[in-house]
Amino acid sequence: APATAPATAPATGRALPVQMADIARLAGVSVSTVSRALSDSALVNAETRSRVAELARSLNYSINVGAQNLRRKQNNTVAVIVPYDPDTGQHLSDPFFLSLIGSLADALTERGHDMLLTRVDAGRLDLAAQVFHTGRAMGIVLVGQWHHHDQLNAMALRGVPFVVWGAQLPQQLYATVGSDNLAGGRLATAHLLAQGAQRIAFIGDPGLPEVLLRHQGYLQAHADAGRAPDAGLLRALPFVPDRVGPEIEAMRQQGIGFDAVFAASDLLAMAAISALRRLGRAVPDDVAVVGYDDIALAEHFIPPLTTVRQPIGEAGRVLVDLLLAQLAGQRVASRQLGTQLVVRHSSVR
Amino acid sequence: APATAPATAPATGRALPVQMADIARLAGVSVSTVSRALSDSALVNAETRSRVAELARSLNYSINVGAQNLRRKQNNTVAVIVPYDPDTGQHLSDPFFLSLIGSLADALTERGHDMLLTRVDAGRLDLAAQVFHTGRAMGIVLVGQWHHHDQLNAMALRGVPFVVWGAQLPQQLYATVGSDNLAGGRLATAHLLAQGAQRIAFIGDPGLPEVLLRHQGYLQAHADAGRAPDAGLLRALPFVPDRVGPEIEAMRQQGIGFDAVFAASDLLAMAAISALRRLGRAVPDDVAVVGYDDIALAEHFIPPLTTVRQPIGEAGRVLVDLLLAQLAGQRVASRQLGTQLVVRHSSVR
DNA sequence: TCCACAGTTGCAATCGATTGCAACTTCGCT
DNA sequence: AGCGAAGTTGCAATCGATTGCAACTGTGGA
Repeated sequence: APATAPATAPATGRALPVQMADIARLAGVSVSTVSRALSDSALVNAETRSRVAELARSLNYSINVGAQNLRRKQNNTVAVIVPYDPDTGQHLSDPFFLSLIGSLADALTERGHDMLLTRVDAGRLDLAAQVFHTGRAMGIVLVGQWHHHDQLNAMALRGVPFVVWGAQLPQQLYATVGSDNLAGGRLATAHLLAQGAQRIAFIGDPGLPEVLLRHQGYLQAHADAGRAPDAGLLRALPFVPDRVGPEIEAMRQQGIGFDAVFAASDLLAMAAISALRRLGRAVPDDVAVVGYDDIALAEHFIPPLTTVRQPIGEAGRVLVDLLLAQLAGQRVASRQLGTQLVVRHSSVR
Repeated sequence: APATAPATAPATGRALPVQMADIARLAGVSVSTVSRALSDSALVNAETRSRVAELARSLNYSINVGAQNLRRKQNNTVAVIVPYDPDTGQHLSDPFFLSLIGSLADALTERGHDMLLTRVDAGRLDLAAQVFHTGRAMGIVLVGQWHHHDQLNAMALRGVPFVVWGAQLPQQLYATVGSDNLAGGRLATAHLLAQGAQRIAFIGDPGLPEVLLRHQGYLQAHADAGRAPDAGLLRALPFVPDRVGPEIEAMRQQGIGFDAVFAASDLLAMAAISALRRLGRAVPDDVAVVGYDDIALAEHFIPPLTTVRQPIGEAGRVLVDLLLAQLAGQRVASRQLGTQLVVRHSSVR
């Protein structure tokens, strides 16, 4: 063999990643030309371009996105961040949020973006910005604002591009997308009152902005009907089902009666129906129940669940569109999605 | 002002990203030293190190992960890929798969990895490898193997590190994690037979390896009891609920009677119960029903659903552990997770 | 006094791409 | 023959980090 080193690397181990330099060597051109050819630049001869393209294909070449991003100072990854409550539900399990993630995955895939799914401690929402500052994502979709309006405002001031699934609040420096929680709460409650309900229990934690608005809707509907609900009917529970049964049991022991339930999520509503059933109370005959979300299972539940629909598919698309618009430099306003009462059987006597 | 240009960049627009060079300038050291200081190298003087660290903190510096990965030829992102069937369910919505994604997100977060969520056409599973070849992920977790055993074997041969949630098949060159589908199908069916069921309908698509095994378990249980089920009781349906109602209707019109149902997923089981209810058949009194998965809602369903539990939380952890072991160079074997029949009310007369 | 050596630090190459600019070829036109 | 313009190509700098190696400082021992 001649003194020159072999041009191809020795077949050491497994698949050695092929890169532009390899193609360049084999095609007898420079790396610059390969780069241009693969990006369809008019600066390279048509014949050269197709030769390089052909070679790249036959070598099964794929570009190194990291290097490309570094040089271009770009990035087409969007981070979807789901806060977790360190106290209660450590795990990601609420069907509504999971569906929303699915919807975001679909919307992002459609637009050709990568989706980075991350979880952060809800008490440190500001940490969410890390994923942006470290350059892993171009922007952030935050699923749930929790109690930390202020931290989000701070992030917005620091120029982090993000949108939030949640409630629209006063003095808000960031864009949110959410259903019209006030209207939703009102619709659901008005419906129950129209069905003749006298005492409607409210299950959900009004410490969360979205739930607070739903509860305000609940109060408004009562006011509209010239009524004022008993304060004992408000049962503050987080979005996890396992405390619903005990809570309903507790109400019985406290002698707090009710003939209807408005739950802040379908999961809570289903847990409530299940608990009521166990206590021998029929739904809807003894207790009418309305949920919130309209998850896929709501219509297959028994009895089929009356609920306030949040348009999950649309939610993902709108969140992504808003984020992209913001990244394109536009000033974007918050959006409230239409809210709709889906009357099924759980509330109709 | 003197002729030297100002050291700090003009405050042009928003947050200009601070990088190592900035810290180096302000600290009066070289970039190398900053890099070493921030990675706690013993090569830098303790005083220098803390000075640099302090400066970095006060400037709110975060390292550029892309550049770091490029230089180190590393990456701590794991891609979770969910195939979609271009024919049926375009969207990501089955509660079991969504829960599995949640479980993976938790397991990966625990171990300090980023999670990239991607969808690919189930007909082109080999495209999943792109995310690896482009350097966006160090390895892949594939959720569902579909019909494409062969494509997966090809990927394994090409050295792509991945693990699959699914069934263990003969001649398999890649590692899978899944529940013991054969045993699960057998358990469920044996339970129904023990309850006195005479004709058990099977709902699910045996074209999918996992479902095929569950159906074989169903056949085995029959054989164990000295029976052979009518072929008309096998109803091949994909994992989407909307065709269940029509199918059950069709069975009635075809005069195919049954007194029990074994569905390949809880979602299908719930849809079946709901449809039966609509046709005036009581569950479990007229028809006993068993599902598969044990999703969170199964116990709150009415009647509470008897089902075969797949340990979702464990699934995420095991998938991640297997992938990491493989990345560490170990040869890893497939794992079957324990499967357990959870008897609730939907199957007990 | 001289030297070996440990402790710090910076220079410069490198990771795998992109891109401004200069250089070269070819061609047409005067 | 000479010149400019158009068409191709490569050189080298660059993105933001890491790291081998050389260089420098101060120390103690011979």
